[in-house]
Amino acid sequence: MKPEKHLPGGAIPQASLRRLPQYHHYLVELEAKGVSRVSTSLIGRELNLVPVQVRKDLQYTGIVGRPKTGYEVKELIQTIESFLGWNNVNEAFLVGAGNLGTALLGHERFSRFGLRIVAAFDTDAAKIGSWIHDKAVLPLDKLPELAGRMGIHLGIITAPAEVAQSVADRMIEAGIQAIWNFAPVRLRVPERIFVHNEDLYSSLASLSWKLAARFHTGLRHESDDLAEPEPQRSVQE
Amino acid sequence: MKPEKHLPGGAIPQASLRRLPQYHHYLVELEAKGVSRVSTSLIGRELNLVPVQVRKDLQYTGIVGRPKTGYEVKELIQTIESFLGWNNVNEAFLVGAGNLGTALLGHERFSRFGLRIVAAFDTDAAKIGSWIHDKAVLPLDKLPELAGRMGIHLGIITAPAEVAQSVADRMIEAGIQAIWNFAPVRLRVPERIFVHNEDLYSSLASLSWKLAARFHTGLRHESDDLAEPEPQRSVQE
DNA sequence: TGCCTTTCGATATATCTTTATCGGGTATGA
DNA sequence: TCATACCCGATAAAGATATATCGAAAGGCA
Repeated sequence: MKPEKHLPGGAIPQASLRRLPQYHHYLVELEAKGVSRVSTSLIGRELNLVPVQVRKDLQYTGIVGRPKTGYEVKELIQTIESFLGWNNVNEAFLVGAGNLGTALLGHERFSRFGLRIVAAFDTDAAKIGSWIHDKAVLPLDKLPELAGRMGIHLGIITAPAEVAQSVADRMIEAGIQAIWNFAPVRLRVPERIFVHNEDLYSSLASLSWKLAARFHTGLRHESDDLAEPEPQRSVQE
Repeated sequence: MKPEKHLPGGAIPQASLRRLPQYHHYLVELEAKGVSRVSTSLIGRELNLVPVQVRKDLQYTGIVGRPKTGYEVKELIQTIESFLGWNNVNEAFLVGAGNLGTALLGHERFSRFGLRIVAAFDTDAAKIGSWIHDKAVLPLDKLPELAGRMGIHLGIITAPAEVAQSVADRMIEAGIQAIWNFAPVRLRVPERIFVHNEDLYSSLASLSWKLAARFHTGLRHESDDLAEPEPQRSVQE
């Protein structure tokens, strides 16, 4: 309970947190194939990561492996799921029933990872009252009352950038504790609120910068003209 | 392989690259308000970052500011845009005309950031031949030929995880150099191909882990019971 | 059984990213 | 004109993350 250097129960680099679902995905594939044990070298080969890093990430979940054999696939899947909280359902409200909002509302597979979008909200009278993928589109004004009554603690913002902040404010008033923000704005929220930004423009920046750099430098690359020492390791993030 | 300390022409931390669009967004707002100069302290206050960091990020673009006044807003916007390659258009093919694909096809604002999705591809006969947001949905088999002829070098994958790898393979055969991957799979591609993964499940992991941790520890937080020394700085990434 | 190889776990090192500090320039206002 | 506060740029320190190394344990095989 006292925050040590490495929090016993609860500190993990963001980067590791991002990789865990990738391990999970691969492990589920393995399980489907009937594989019962897996080593970090195998996972690493599949995901283009060095075994040490995989091992380190897995250690954060608290699982222990055995020399020579590695980890039990089933147990590892379970451990990751419970570590990520995918066992308990998080109910969420989504605000902004545009294109992106509609896509998320229709994403069935979220339910397998503990996320259930309960309803959508919008201010567009044309949308209010309609149903999108079996979820009702309600007037935004109703959000505070409903969130309180239903005990919703997760909000998803797919509204335009201009209104994202005000949407967030309302969510927080309504008692929402975490926000998944798809609007290209850095929300200003109190300390206790957790915000995860899904900024597509940031991603776009990586891509276009890379493409631009490629052309400017005439396809030049640090390692292009060297005999590559490591195997096939592609640039990803 | 002796990369210099700071790569002369073209190295920038991913994190900085992610922040640049956020600066850009804020700067455009400022310009609209008629503000002509801006300091890193101002930007930092707005985006919850320390001025030093903003300054460092901006330095990667090569812009120079002036003491006391800061930077010219117009010039800074221009510099960021050109640094990110948002001045030249990148034409892209999108594969997977599902919910998410549809959303991206309808995202008009991409064009303001140098991205133009030219056409969509799918294998679903019901979708082929239709038009989504004024973009034709074509059979996937046509992709290689068209990509070559039109000189497309960017591919967007919004197809299901199961087929993502094979889609990527086809794209690469077709001469595509960069891939924006929305499927929850780590693609295996040759070294020269740049892949940017937009893994929603990874984001979900951050969120659900955070929510789960919050409940497990009884809402406890490092700084909840301390007088906060710094202003309002929320947990974001 | 005994040797060899694989793999984990822990520790140490290297690299990358963020934050702090300092010096100097420049607008502002007396 | 001069003092002052502000802000940039550069360098240094701190912090976080990724990689390398080593010993020990466990299965495979002669």
